[in-house]
Amino acid sequence: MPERDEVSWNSIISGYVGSGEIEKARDLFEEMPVRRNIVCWTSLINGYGKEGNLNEMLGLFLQMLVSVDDVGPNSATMVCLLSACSSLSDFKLGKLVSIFIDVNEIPLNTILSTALIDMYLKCGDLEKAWRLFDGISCKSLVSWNALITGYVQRGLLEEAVRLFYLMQAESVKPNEITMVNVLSACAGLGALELGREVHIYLGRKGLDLNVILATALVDMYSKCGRLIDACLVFVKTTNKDVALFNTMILGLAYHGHGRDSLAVFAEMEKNGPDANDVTFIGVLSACNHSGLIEEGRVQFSNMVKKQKLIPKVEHYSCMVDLLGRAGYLDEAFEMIQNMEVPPDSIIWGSLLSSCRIHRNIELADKIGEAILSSQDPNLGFCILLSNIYASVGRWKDVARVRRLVKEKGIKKPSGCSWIEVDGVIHRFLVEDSIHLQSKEIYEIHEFVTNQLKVEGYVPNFDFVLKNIDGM
DNA sequence: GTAGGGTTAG
Repeated sequence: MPERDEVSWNSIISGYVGSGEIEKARDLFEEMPVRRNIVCWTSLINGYGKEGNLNEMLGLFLQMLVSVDDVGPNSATMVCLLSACSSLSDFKLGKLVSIFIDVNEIPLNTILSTALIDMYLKCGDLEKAWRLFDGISCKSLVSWNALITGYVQRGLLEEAVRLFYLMQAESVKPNEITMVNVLSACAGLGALELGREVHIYLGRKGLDLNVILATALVDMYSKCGRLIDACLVFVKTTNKDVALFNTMILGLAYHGHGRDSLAVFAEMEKNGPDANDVTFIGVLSACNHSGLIEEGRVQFSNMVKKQKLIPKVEHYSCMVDLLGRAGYLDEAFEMIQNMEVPPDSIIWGSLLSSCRIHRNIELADKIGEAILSSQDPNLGFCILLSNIYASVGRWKDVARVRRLVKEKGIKKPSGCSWIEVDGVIHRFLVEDSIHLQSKEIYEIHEFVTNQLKVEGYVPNFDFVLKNIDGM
């Protein structure tokens, strides 16, 4: 074997790590005739981290600390550890790594700070993340992206959009990853105008419209009610993967285009990628939203028997809702009882609302018990139950539900809706008067309501939930 | 040797 220096050993080891041949890399690493430097150690540590083997990764790191090679971990080593903790959501270990960095005064460069920001955002410690971000003297695009991504993933969508503007004000140019996150925020906010601007920007910059960006666009357009634009992006995208198909199937399903949604699914079964469990959430919702009962039954059995997918509570939830609405209450009830997963209050609530529609008090009684004794009773369902009792004059039961709600301290955050007009997001709460044009808005609302009456609309007060004191 | 991305019921 020809003599090799440290540097060429490093590149051989990292080559094997890069191509996923971690065992080969490890064997060579053990037999190396020259001193193993920090690059070599870090390379192998990273290899274990990337394949999700935290135990081996940590073992190797500890081995390094006591090895005769006498190397100390540097910033890159810590980035590898943090990156593994973050992708495997092991935040306990991540915090330990962070403490190690502090104690050993490992220098914080931009990359290490960014890795720490990512970790702290995922744990929900926004303050620490911000302190780190402020401390970066040379904020990179990736640092901004980590911050924006973290905000989007925590559901802080308006703030994420604000960060996006702030980033541009600092003359940092966004890339695909920034745009995916901004589009995701737009989808959640219903911010069609900003979403469109992003789409136009992508076209103008000639940025590669990869399948991830396409998915984010399709999702944004569907959730903002622009199904035609969603379809256009979907059709134009080559190399469609399962997530893109799922997004399109769900988008069509939401908007009541059950048949079209199923057609996309059929196309996927024929020429596309394999379906997964998310696909069937879309397929079953398509059947549900379009009242395709028989099709729903067929697809559910297709999922279990042909595709060998194990149904989750979400799939059962779709089926229970589908069957319940159509009046097959006993079948829906039986399905909940025979599931191999524990029912949550949501699935019970769905069946309960079907009981109300079909006025099945006996079943509502049974479900009521299940909801009230469950871990997470939902206030909405308690009110629903109480209204069902009220509708048949069972006032004692109404009082019992009300007492339980008080005792358990069940609360519900107030509902909120918002709309974006000319890039400004307007937010509304029930019966609020916060908006500056509140007076005009209520006037128009009254006008529309009157117009509906003129056109012959008669509201069905039967289904309006009664507000009960203390609930 | 090193940081960041899309789809999930009611």
